[in-house]
Amino acid sequence: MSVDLALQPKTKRPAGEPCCEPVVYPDVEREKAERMATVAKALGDPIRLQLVDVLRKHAGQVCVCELVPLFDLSQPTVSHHLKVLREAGLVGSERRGLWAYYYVVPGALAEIAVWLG
Amino acid sequence: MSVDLALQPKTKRPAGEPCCEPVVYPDVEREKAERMATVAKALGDPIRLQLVDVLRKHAGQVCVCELVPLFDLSQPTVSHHLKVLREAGLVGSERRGLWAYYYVVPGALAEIAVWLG
DNA sequence: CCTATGTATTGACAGTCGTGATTTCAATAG
DNA sequence: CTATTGAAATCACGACTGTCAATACATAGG
Repeated sequence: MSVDLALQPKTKRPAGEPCCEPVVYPDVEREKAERMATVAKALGDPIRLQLVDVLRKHAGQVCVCELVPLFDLSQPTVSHHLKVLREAGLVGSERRGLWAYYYVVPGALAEIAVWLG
Repeated sequence: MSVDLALQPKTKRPAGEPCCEPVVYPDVEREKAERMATVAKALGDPIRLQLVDVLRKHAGQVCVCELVPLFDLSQPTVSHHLKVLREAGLVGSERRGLWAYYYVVPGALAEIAVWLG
């Protein structure tokens, strides 16, 4: 796995001088990076990623009691993962009687999807 | 923030019976979910996400000594983040003399990008 | 009211993560 | 060779994560 490198030949620096010219770095990226990292972090668990996958395919149609048996995890653990997704802004929930229905927040994945693509 | 829900009316289950019909779940998703979660997890830190961003824009052109001053972090910490990215398969490195040049592995982001998009 | 059911929260625990100080390795210049 | 520089590894430590058991909360039925 090789990539074409356009390498400037470099020599040992003369002791005391900075190693290299600092790459210009747009500070405006920071907030965006933090937002996207929050989303990525929430997706950084296979369970949560599968939860999002299921919710995207069955938005508002599956209650938590249907999600639990999919993962061989306890109900509190699934509830915890849903909470993590909710706090990251990826999902929302509606309650209908005893049951809670989750859905992926529209557009929540858009920014990072664009950046990745 | 509301989503159109197609809810089947549900009634309290008759005690002893399973809550709901289990949603069919393709087991083939599991490995894919784990691969994508690994990538997402590696991107789940603002520093690493920005590292990837810089490397995508300057592949093979920036040495580690140029990356360090961008983040107000110690050199070992930046090196650590690069190692995390390397172990997740997101980046590779080439060494030219004293300097190490990193690049984003082509295609490493493709799978999750497609899934997100 | 009381009871049962679905969901959320709390407490506890082992494991992992992000960071820096220090050390070690690698490679160049003299 | 020695000295110096860039990069990686090691060690340590506080903070956070994923999990479950137990508990609490919310709602519906009787």
